[in-house]
Formats: sequence, C-alpha cells, structure tokens
Amino acid sequence: MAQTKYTELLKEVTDDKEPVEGLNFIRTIIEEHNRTGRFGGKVHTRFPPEPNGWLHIGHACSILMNHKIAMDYDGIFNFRFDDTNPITEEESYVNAMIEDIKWLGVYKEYENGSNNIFFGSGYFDQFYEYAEQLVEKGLAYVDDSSAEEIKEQRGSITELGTESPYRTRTIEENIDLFKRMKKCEFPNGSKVLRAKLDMSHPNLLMRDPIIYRILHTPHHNTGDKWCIYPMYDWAHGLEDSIEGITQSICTLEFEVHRPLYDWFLNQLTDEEGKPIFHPQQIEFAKVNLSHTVLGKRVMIQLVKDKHVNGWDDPRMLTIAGLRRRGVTAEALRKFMETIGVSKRDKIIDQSILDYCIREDLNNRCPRVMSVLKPLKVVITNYSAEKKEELEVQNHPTIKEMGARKIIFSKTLYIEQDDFMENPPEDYYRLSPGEKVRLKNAYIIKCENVIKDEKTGEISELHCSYEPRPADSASDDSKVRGTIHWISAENSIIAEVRLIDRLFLKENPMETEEGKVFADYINPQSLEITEALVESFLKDAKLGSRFQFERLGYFYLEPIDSTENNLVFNRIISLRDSWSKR
RNA sequence: AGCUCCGUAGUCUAGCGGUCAAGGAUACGGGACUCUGAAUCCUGAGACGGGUGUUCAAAUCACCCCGGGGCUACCA
Repeated sequence: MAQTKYTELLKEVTDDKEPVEGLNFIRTIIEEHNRTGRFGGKVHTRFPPEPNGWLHIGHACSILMNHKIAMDYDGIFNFRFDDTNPITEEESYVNAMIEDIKWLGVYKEYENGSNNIFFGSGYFDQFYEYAEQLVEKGLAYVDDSSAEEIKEQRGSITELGTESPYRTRTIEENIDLFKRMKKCEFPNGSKVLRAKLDMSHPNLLMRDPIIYRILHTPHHNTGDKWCIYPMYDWAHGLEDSIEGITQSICTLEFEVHRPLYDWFLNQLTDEEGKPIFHPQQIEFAKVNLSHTVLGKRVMIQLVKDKHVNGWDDPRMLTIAGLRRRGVTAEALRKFMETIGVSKRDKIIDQSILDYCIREDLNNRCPRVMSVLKPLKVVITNYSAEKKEELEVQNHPTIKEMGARKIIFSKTLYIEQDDFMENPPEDYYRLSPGEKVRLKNAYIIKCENVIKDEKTGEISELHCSYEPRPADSASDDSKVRGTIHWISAENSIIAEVRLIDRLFLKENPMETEEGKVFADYINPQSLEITEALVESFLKDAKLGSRFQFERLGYFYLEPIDSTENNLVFNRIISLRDSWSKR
C-alpha cells in the first residue's frame, strides 16, 4: 500500500535529498519546489469550481487530493468559487457545494473568524487594476470587433490569425475606452479588452485572448457593481496569485492554457514594481468511472429526462448522491488514495470504488438480520407459546460494538434464495431433507415443503430444530451452510431501496449505431421493496449504517424515512463469490 | 493537418540507466479458515504499444512509427 506511506516517505525526503519512490508526479514536483526553495517550502493548494452545477466523485477526488497534499506538508487548502460569469452561475450551487465540502471534511474555520471559502468575484477590483496596468504597458487594447470578427481573426489550427484593426489604438485611447467600459457606457458585445500577444502563435489561446467582456448582468455576489466581467484565463492566475497558491492543480484540458497563465502573471507587477506572485500550474488526468457518466451535460440530461430522481439520487455519483446513498467521506478518501493520480486518460473500474466502500463499512457497521424476500418457516417441534431471547454479537470481531437480543419462535422467515427444492451439488443452504444453521440460533432440518395448491409455489417450509445450543462444540451434525432469518415477533416492515450501478455498459458514452447513452441504463439500478428487519431498528438513529448479514451494507435514509416507514438504502452489496458462478 | 500531452497486466498505479526474468491495489482462478458463500490468510495466472539507435547495461535516454486525448466559446 504505497499510497498510505506518503507521510513517512516525506519525512525521509526532508532529511536526505535523494529522490523517493512512491510519490505521484505532483508530489514529485512539489518536492522539487521545496528542494529549490521556489515557494519557501510552503504548500498552498486550492480547488476552484464554477458554481454552475453539482460536484461529483471526480471533483471529490480532486478536492480530497488537493486537501491531503496541503495537509501532508502542513500547508493550506482553499476552496474557491470561480464565479466570473454571472450568466451561468447561481447562488444555489454555491450553497450546495459548501454543503458538499463540509461533508467531505475539508472546510476550515480560522481563529480570526474567517474560513477557507473564497470567491473569485471578491477580487474583481484587483483584476481591474491589473488590467489597467496591462493597458498602460501597451499589452492590452480595447477592440470593437464583433464576436464573429474576432473568431475570424483568430484563424484556426492550420491558419494563422490576422490582427484586429483596433490593435494599434494608442495607450491613452485604450485607457479611456476601458474606463468607460467599466462605467457601463457601452452595450453588451460592443467592445472587449484584449491582450496584445501574437496573432500567429501556434497556440490559439495566445492569439490576442479576450480579457474582459461587457455583460450587463447582475452577479450573485457583486450585484450591479460590474458590467464588465473577466474571462477565465485572466481571472484564474490572478486568483491563484492573490491567494498565494503555490501549486495550482487542474485537469489536463487546461494544459494549453498554461502559457497564457504564465504570460499574464509575468507581465504584472506590484506597487513596488516587482513581479507578482507566480504559482505553478500542474495538470492531471481527471477521474472517469466505469458504468456511469460524469459529464455535466450528460448528468443534466439524466435528471431532466427523469432517469433519476434529481441530482442527489443515490445512483448518481454526485457528492450529494453518494452522501444520500450512505457512502462515507472516508471511503471516498480511501478511493482517492487507491487510484492515485497521473496524466493518463483512464476509466477506473467501479469495482475499485465498491471495494473502498466495503472496506470502510466493514469495520464501522454493526450487523443485523433482515429478510428481503421472506419464505415462511414453521418449526414443527417448537411450541407455539414459546419464545426465546438469544444474545448475539453486533460484530464478529469488534467486541466493543456490544451485543443485542433477538427472538426465536415457532414462526420464522428466511430468504427465498436460501431454499432450493432441487439444489445443485455445491449448494449448501436449505433443501428438502437437508440441514442448515440459522445464524446465531439453531440448526434446522427441512422436513416438508408446503405448496400453494393453485399456483404450485412454495408457500412455507416445515422444519424441525435441534434444541441444543447451536454453538455447541460437540455438534457432530456438521452443517455447511449458515443462513440469516428473522422471527415474526422480532421484525418490522421497512422499505428497502436496492441500489445498483446506473449503467450496464462499461462506458455508456461509447454508443453503438443508433443508440444513445441512456439506452444502457440498468433497468434494475433501483429496486424498491419491503423487507423484514429487526424491530429494534425503529429506534435507530437516522443516518446510521448497518450490515444486513449476507445482504450488504444499508443506510437508514434520513430524508425519506418517517416514523412509520423506515427507508434503508443498500449502499453496497456484500462481495458474492457464489452468485457469480 | 499545426501545436501539445499521454501510452507498464482486465482496471488503477509504482518505477527516474544496473538491485526489474518489473512492485502494489483491485478484478479473476485455486486453496485454507469461518455460525455472513462476507471478512481474514495462503496461492496462481496476468503488463513495459512497435522499431531503430546510444550504452558494458534501457520500462527508464534519443529518434522514428503506431495508438489515444486536448486545443479553433465575448464558457470554465
């Protein structure tokens, strides 16, 4: 488990300066920065989403990674809203994202009352001043060209660009025009501020990129104060610089933006004429997962077309969906560390996520018994009046989780799948004439199978039980199978939502002729059913998690559960090496 | 096509010229153990995209080829 040894490894690094194994490429770069003293040994990371959608598991990995890197180096992590486009952004997304990062455990309040949540819009004044500086230096100009004309001027990947006719305006004229842009004297689209770079640069982004555009639109944070708004490339590096970000970690598609990021920062100076703080942008490959979709547009479609019940549907791999399903932030952290980070395009198999979720839940969930598809069992040699309380451990190995009492009586229910009339050789649950152990209770033997006269379906089983304690060491009737059960007296009915992966196809976006991604939706991704659960669960705390023995891990859903209708989400099934055969 | 990034088992990742007939995780096969066909523990099979060169020595360096991604929004 190389990934978990970072802290140890890092200690070694600071002592002797030899390169270390097991560091991902980002940490290797950071080590190099620290070695050369580029940032004075400081590490300050950030995650800068635009508040125009929902955060998903890929974002979660990035957030958690940025956070962990900062923490491992005794550094700082900022969460920053990159809110420079008032047209697409909404306050509701801001609030949803804040909820997500609090749940992830990366929100921090400082002693002076501030916290680690920032807004790009908080720096609008500074952005403007820097832009004026660029104009004064003759490095930016106001362009009256239309959007179409600018597009035309930009050329293409095979054609060089052409210079705008407004490119040669004097500095004085540009300053005047830019100030008037700020004062809202011009309509939308009539003017932009452009950097004066190189219209024949092979990187299209360097062909006089737009810095400011006119948008007479109120902003969720700054209200009506501005009618010019900065473009991403202008704002982003400045935000990082202002906050003192050392490593600005982003996804691969921003790789081509790095030259621009660097160029802007290299042109600007502070009051003393010194270059402003210059973070290092580092790009990594975003996380893709098998059997799901994470693209914003595609997820929107799932919601709009009602394939799922909203953004926080537990089948969605949004942070809200994962949280509602019952997955813990700790499991996501484990997942992030397990998959690592690189620059290769990847589709991570969802079984790796499943594993991380199970591993996390295994040690934190008490066991209970529940029967999803009940089959009635009558114990023929047990008195109808008799009831027995049996004490059972809540966890097979963690004794601290304590014990509880369950009731054994004449009428019981077992899982339909745990009985087969004509079983294959290697089936070791219950079948006619065979014995099976009831978990935490007695061994029973199937004496008789009762069927519905009309339908021929099995309606109940008549079994005898062996009245000695089932855990008796002298038990020579060695039975191979142990199944779960619940007695009528000890059970209540609850709603159970069996959640499965949303798509049957590994990569739903790779569609076959004439199909769309939605055609690959798993029709059984959500199965709602009633189940018998141990009656003490009616007093369980909402939001608690349990392992229903042999079935999976379940989450007492806090939003939809009511006093008379408990709702349990199956977070993840147990690993099952039997049904795969 | 131009620029650019990437290519290690089914999947994810380590590797920084010899200690690599390539390590770990997951998935998969076999077995042990077990009052969860879980967990745990053994164990097996499985990869350097291809070529040429540099070198005593190449997964690691160079070049070429092949394959994949990104870039032509007044989005981020």
